[in-house]
Amino acid sequence: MATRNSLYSGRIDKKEPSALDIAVGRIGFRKRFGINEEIYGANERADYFYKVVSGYVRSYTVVEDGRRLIAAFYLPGDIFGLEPTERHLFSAEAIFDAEMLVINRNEVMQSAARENTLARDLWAHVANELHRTQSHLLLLNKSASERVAIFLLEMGDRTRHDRTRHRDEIGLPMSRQDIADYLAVTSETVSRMLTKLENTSAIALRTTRSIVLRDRAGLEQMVI
Amino acid sequence: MATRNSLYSGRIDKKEPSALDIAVGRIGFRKRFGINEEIYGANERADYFYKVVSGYVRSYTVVEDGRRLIAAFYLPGDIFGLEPTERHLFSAEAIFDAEMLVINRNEVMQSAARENTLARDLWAHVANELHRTQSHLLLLNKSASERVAIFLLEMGDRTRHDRTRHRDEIGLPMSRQDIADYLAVTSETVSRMLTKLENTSAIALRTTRSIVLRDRAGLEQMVI
DNA sequence: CGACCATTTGATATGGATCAAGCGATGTGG
DNA sequence: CCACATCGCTTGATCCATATCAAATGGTCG
Repeated sequence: MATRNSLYSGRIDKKEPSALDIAVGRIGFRKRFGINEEIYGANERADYFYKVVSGYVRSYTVVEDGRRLIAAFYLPGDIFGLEPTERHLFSAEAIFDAEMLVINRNEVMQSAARENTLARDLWAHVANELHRTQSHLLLLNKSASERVAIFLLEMGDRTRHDRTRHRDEIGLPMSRQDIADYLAVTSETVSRMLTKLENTSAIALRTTRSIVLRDRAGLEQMVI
Repeated sequence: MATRNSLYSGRIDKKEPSALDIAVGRIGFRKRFGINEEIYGANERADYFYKVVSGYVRSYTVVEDGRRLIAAFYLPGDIFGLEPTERHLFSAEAIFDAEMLVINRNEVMQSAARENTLARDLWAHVANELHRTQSHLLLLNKSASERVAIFLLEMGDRTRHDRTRHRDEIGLPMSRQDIADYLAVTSETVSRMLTKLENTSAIALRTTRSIVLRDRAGLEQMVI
């Protein structure tokens, strides 16, 4: 009953490289993608999956009426596109110039048949994706200001490790429109909610792409 | 690019029982649940999972502000609660008196370590849950009337096999409020959209719990 | 039959979308 | 190095879909 699944941090504390990380490092080869370049398209065969070396990725689908829904952002270190289905459900693009490790799925699956820890890691990865998607579902049940607050906290958590100095300053690699399509609101609404949060001193907008969480507790309060 | 993931049928055509079905039949024991009885709660250890023998199940979470989000309905034959995570994320209740097969997860996992087809089935099951959840995400990006239409088509598909006579008459086991919490709208809105669909002759409301899809093509049109 | 709860229908309120204009940052060519 | 064009972001005004509040109707079970 005491539901505790409101926020998705997206980062499982990893002390040491997992069997999946090792397999990916062994099997994968590097490939660069330019800004807005497609990594794979929806409905393509999911023969390969990816690990972000540098840059950022958005996974999305364009609905029939033209609207776009971003299902996830992937940050350096994240693995994505590892679908248990035959084909990719979503498309993926580089948000900026980015570098990926490209991994052949079958190779990994064959290794997993022999290596139990790897099989367990694959299972855990899908579990994680499922968890992420379920959190996204909960997000879409909230008001616009809550969605923005949740998004900021999520990004803060996921980028915490590469911030040594100011732990509450987060760099947003994506545009307002990207954020809007992730939160299923308009970019105008994202803007308004950000200024509203700034007016209540919950955050500070250093530049458009750099935001300081001034009152993390207050933000967490509003998403409960 | 040609995104084809708008609708989720929830039913993989199964010619013969899968390895998972067989394992479940071997390991599981039967248990009855009364109306609205909790099968498991969010945050409980996910040591067991379930297969619906008869009756219907809702999987849901209650958000902090009291609203409820139903993540899925499970029908006879469906397996649910097989989380790759340590603990259940959602709660599950019987919608009516229902009978379940209760399966010990570890037992199945151990079998899967020896039996490749079973391991593949487990993987496929999680894939299916992920797919279902992603479809639900897309659903929440639509207008209220589209959501209702999608829901009706989905229920029509999922119950097709146990309708011999009128293939377009569907029995809804759940209340309007349940439907509303699944579609993330109010029950009033569900009512209104149903009467709207009836007025346009897309459906007929035989009774509140029995709906006839009179113009399936028209419904599919409006959800594209 | 009567009580109770679910459902439908109606009236009003409101959060966010839409339409539109201003502003700011970034880059380009003179 | 500056004028200017461009694109993304913010702010403002209005509109609309759905929520909310409220009442009427219907269905179910004692």
